[in-house]
Amino acid sequence: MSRSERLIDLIQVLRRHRRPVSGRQLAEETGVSLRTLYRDIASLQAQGAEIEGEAGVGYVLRPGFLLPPMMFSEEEIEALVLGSRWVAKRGDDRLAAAAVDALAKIGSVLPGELKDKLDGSTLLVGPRQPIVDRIDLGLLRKAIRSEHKLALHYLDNDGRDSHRTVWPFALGFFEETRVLAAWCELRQDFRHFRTDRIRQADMLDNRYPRRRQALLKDWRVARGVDPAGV
Amino acid sequence: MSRSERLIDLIQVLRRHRRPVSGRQLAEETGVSLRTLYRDIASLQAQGAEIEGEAGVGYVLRPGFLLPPMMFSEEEIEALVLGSRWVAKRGDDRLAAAAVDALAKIGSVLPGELKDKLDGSTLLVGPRQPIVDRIDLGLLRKAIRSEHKLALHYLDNDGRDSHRTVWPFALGFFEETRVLAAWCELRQDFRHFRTDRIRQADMLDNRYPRRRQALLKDWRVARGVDPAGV
DNA sequence: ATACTGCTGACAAAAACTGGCAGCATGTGC
DNA sequence: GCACATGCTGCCAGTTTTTGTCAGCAGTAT
Repeated sequence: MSRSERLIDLIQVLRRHRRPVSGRQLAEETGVSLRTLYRDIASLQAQGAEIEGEAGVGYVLRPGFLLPPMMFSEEEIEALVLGSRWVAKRGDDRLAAAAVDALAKIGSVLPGELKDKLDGSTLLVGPRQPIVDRIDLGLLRKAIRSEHKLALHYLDNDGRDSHRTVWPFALGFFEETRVLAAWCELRQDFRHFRTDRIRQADMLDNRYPRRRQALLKDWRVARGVDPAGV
Repeated sequence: MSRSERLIDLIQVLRRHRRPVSGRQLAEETGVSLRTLYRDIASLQAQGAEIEGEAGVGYVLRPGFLLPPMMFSEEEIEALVLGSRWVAKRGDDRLAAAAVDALAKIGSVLPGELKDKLDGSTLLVGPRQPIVDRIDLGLLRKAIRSEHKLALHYLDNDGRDSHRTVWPFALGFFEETRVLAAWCELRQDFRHFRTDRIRQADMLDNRYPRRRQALLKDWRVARGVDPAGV
C-alpha cells in the first residue's frame, strides 16, 4: 500500500473510533511502526486534517470529511458554486455560513486565474426576502443526525399552541418556508412543522427507537413520493 | 520539491497551455527527465486527472479542476450536498446533470458509512414544476465563459419577435424563471432576457470587446446591487 | 510514584523514485 | 511508402525518500 493510500486509510480508522485511540493501536491497524505512525499523523495535520493528540489519552479526529484529490469538470464546479450560493442565500444562518466556508475552501486551493473565475462567477441566485425563524435550525439538524427526540412548542395552523415530542428525520427547504418532517408521538403519525411556527425546540437526552433512514423510507411510502425525489 | 508538489505543478503547467504540449517540454518545465515525466503523467491519470496523450501530438488536459485533499466539516458537506440537490432540481438540464455527477464523485470517495449518510441525507429541496426552456442553457454558459457574442431570437414582453446581438455575462436563477443578463448592441444598454422567451440563440465567432468581469461590475453599479449579492 | 501516552532526534535498512538507454507503437507531414 | 515526432514500456544502477528501531523527554491519569 502506498503512503498516500495509507494516510487515507488512517483517516478512516480514526473515524471508526469515537473514543480517543492510542498511537500504538493505530499503528497496528494500519500495519506500520509507531514511529512511522507519528510521522503519518504529522503529515495529515500538515494537510489540514484536524487530528488532536493528547499525552496519556490518545488521538481524536474532529468530525469532518477529508476528501482525497478529485477532478471536477468546469460545469461540475459551476454546479457546486451555484448550489452553495443558493444555500448561502436561502439556508438557515448556520448552514449558510457553512456554505460560505466551503466555497472559500474550494476557492483557496484553486490557482489564481481559476479563483477569479469563481469569484466573478456569472451564475447568480435570484433574491427573495429572507425567512425568519425563531429557533436555531442547527439544533434541528443535530437532532436529526443523532436521532434524538425533540420537544416542540409549536404554533398550530389555527393559532393554537401545542407541545409535542417528535422524532425528527428530515428538513425540507421550500422557497417560502422550511419544514421539519418528524414522527409525532402525540398523533402516532408523520407530521410536518413549519420552522417559522416552532416557538421552541429542545433536544431530549434519549434517542428515538427507530433508524432515521427507516423513518424516511416509511414517510416516502406513506406520501407516495418518488424515493429519489423531494 | 517533493513528488506530490511536482505533480500539482505539472497540472498547472498543463493548464497554461491550450495547445497540445510535448512530453519533452513538460519535462523541462517541471525540471525532470522525460522518463520520470511519463511516470508522473501516469500517476496523475491514476488519480483521476483527465490528461490525454496522443502519439505525434502531445498532451492536453481536459478542462477541469483537480482539487487537492481538503477537509470539510459535517455542516459544510451538508451545505454542498443540499446546494447540489437544489441545482439538480432547479438548474437547467446540463447543469443539473453536472450537479448529479459532482454529488456522485463526492459520494464515491467517502467510506461506506458516510456515503449512506449522504444518500439518505435529510436535507431536502422542495418540489416545484420544472421550468421549460426552448434552448440549451449550456450554450449560454459557454458564451458567457468564453466572452462570445450571441445572436438572440427573442419573444418580447408584448409578444413581438426581435432579433438582437448581445454580450452575455451572467445567468440568474430565480424560482419561476431564469434570466440572461447581457449588453444589448441594439439598445446600447443592459437588458435581461427570460430564457423561456428565447426562441433561438447562436454563438457568433467573434468575442465581444469588453471583459465579462467589467460588464458584471458596471451592471451591478447601474442596478445599485450589492456587489456581494445576487 | 507509576504506567501510559504523545512527540522528537539519530541512524541504518528497506523501499521508492529517478535518469538513461533501448525498443516498440502510433500519429503527422511529405 | 518514408522520415520524423511523439507516446509508452521494460530494464537497471544510482539517488532519494521512507521506514523501523532505539533512546529520551514531557504531559496525563490513577
